[in-house]
Amino acid sequence: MIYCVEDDHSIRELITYTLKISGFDAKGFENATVFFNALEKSIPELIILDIMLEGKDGLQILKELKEDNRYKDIPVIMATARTSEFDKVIGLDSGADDYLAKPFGMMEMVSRVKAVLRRSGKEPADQTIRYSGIEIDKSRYIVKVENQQIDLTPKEYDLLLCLVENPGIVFSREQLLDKIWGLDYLGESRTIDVHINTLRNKLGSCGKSIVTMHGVGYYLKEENNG
Amino acid sequence: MIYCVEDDHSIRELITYTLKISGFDAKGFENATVFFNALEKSIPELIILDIMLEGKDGLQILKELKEDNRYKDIPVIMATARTSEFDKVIGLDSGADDYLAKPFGMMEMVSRVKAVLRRSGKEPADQTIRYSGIEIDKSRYIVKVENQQIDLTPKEYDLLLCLVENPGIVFSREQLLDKIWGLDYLGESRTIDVHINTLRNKLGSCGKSIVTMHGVGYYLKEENNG
DNA sequence: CGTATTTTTTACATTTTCTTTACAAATGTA
DNA sequence: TACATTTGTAAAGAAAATGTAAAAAATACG
Repeated sequence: MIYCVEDDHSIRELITYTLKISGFDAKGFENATVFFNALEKSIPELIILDIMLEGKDGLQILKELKEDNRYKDIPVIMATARTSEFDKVIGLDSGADDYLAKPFGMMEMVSRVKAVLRRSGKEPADQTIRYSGIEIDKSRYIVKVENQQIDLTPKEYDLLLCLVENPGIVFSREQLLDKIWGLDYLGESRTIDVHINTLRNKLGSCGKSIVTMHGVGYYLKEENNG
Repeated sequence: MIYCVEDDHSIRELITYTLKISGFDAKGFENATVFFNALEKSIPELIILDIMLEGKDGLQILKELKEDNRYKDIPVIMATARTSEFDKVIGLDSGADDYLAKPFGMMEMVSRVKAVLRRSGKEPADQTIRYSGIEIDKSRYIVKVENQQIDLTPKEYDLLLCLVENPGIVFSREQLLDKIWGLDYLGESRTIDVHINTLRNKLGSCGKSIVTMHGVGYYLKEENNG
């Protein structure tokens, strides 16, 4: 979803229409108030901000976005007329990810949107999950236990990831088979036990974080302070 | 789990006690050092930070939290006396999610906590059933009696769940066998009595909520205030 | 194609849970 | 009260679930 803040009705419609044509979800907002209301409810992937707005202007909105932890990571493209104002805006690094100088063509806009999304998607916020001594870097498939890297086989990795991503939640053997082996798998559920066993061994001191719920399945202990 | 950093012992106890009563897990910390140690081990869902602390103060802690990728997404509620300091803190957007002005009521605190959790989308789909002192978290298979966790075996768990999900409804031994053991089970119905007995013992003070209807079966007493 | 690695199965030891049993205690009834 | 019936309870044996090592099968890789 892309949000577009632009007070001119026809430009706003043109932008959202073009974005939708290009395969994006898009929503337009006339002013800062309705925009922030929408933001409360749902976070977009990108924001296109006109600088000249009645009431709160685009730069002010940008500032507030960057000061809010919930919003500061949303990419923003600023749009304004190609005037001295535009040069000034580009000069001060306001935290926007790209700029569009009016009048801009729709093709240019779409390619800038794609570029920004590509860029911001390429360097994703740390894909690392940590849980009581266990650390999983999802983008590198690296698992560390108390800062010591350990080698896991794919199945072991998937199993551990499932448990670490849902600490405290108990998974039955059938659930784990469905989730990791796939719904069509027809093997013994005792396979899980074997993998759990090797995982516990490889996790060393954190091995006891994987807890058996007798008669039900396995889960990751919520805390292991003693 | 909610962490609370507050150097005043009685306030800390009051806050954690109230949170526990309200169905949250809570832990209190006297100072930044012990707090950060705990944080290393396990990430809470929310942090309540007093601003005035001996040693490292709350604002400093908040700053460090927001600078650390592991912690920056944990919602924080700041608490302090309603003084000029408080106004100043609110004035500068320090990245906290909400504020509590001392002296604050416990009801206000709980509702702010709930609001922040709701906003940050961290409120878990609650699979928890509560009934007069008994609390069953179905996704975690955790049973608590007056906020104290107890260990149940699968049959005991199933039995208790059946009673708690249908308070006041009387189940005959045959009904319970059919429901929990399965229609094909051919054992003695006295088995039920034995499990009911161990359940009553494990439930402690709530044990008497399981009532025998002589000649019929068992049921869970509708609200036992007293 | 052969080798190394991973996954699955198997078998047995161990642990935990469940059921039965026997007797004590409580309840209902005439 | 006396009697029959039902329920409470502890303990022992039976059954089921899990832990674990090792062999067999499947898969990946050069």
